[in-house]
Amino acid sequence: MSAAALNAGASERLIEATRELLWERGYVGTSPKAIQQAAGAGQGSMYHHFDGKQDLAAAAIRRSAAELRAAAERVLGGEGSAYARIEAYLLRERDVLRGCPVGRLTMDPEVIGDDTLRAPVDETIGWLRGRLAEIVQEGLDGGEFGGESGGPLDAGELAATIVATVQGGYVLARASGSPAAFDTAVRGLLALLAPRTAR
Amino acid sequence: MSAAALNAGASERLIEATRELLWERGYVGTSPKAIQQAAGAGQGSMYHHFDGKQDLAAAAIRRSAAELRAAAERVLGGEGSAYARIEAYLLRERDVLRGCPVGRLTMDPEVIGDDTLRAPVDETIGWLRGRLAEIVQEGLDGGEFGGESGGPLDAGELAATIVATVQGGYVLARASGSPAAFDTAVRGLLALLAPRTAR
DNA sequence: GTCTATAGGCCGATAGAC
DNA sequence: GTCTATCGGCCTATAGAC
Repeated sequence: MSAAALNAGASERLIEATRELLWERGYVGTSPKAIQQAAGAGQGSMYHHFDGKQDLAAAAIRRSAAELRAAAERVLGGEGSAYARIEAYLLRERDVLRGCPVGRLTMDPEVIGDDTLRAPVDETIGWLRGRLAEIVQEGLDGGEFGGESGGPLDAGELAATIVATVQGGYVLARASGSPAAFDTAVRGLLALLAPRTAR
Repeated sequence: MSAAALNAGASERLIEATRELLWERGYVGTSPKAIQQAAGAGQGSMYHHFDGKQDLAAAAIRRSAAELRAAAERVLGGEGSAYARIEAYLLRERDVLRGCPVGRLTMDPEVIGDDTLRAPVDETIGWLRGRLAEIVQEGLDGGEFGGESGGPLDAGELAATIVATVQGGYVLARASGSPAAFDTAVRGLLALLAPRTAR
């Protein structure tokens, strides 16, 4: 838990503890009891502040979604060419072996089966795809990506490929037990995207 | 469960039921009781054939791994150019919204934390990356992928990108609730890989 | 707000009869 | 091989005192 959360109110500590457990173990693998212990809060406290596990998880997921979005925008909204910003996004520091706190939840049947829990996940991934598509389109307009060969590149498609490579990179890394696999996949994508002049 | 499994012995039915439950709910979300009910087998039967949940899961994972490998090889070992075979692999029919029965397990902390359970997952993804790298190398040698521009494309990196796009494509699809997102990511990758002559 | 007590049911496993 | 009985413990709440 963050240093701030340790001195915060019980509600705040419960949300932070839930965020971490959801990230590590998913919704199915996270019990109220485990949350309470991690948050240093009793059962009564948890059920006073939240309606139950689902309600607390919804609050935690919404916060993780907002945080992912803010972190991505810090990089994507920066300076430089479209390629440079996408490169910065792909190469930004990540706790690779932990995976994506939002994407991870898509493998959980009880998240995907519950509209309240799935909505923030869907919106976050959707926003990221859209934001990347804008930037890719800038690059295409400026002839950055294969413009020289006049290929049929589509901004929405490339944005989906970028997000998928990141999400799948986590899978490769966790399978092998090493962050290197994530980096390898990202380097492959960057090589394909690299401005023709750089090849 | 498959039609064959329904008429098979209890051991066989238990493995098949476990495979399906692991695919849908992961290791943490799958209980012996649920397996027994799905397999139509009692507790005594399950504990007679297997040492417990972990042992049964190991058998199920090994089988899913072998099956994934065989399915991939059927496409990758086919006819055609390197690009054509990779395209066939990416476009092959998949139950997209179910995700990957092997890759899915990487998000499960109890699978990743157990060498017996993780090994077949790691080996399968590793094999797939290697197999794809061989084919990509063929394509690079034949000037199929951007060879014309003499870029620094690496077969191992591109293979990782291909596997990551597939694994991440499942995440996008499940987040949005539609297989279309998977196809979009794949089309983006294929456009980047497309022989220069085709652009 | 937080505590303790209580609830009915499932968890993963073991024992022993048949 | 499969069955039923039993186990201690956790699951997700709910109730009511403080």
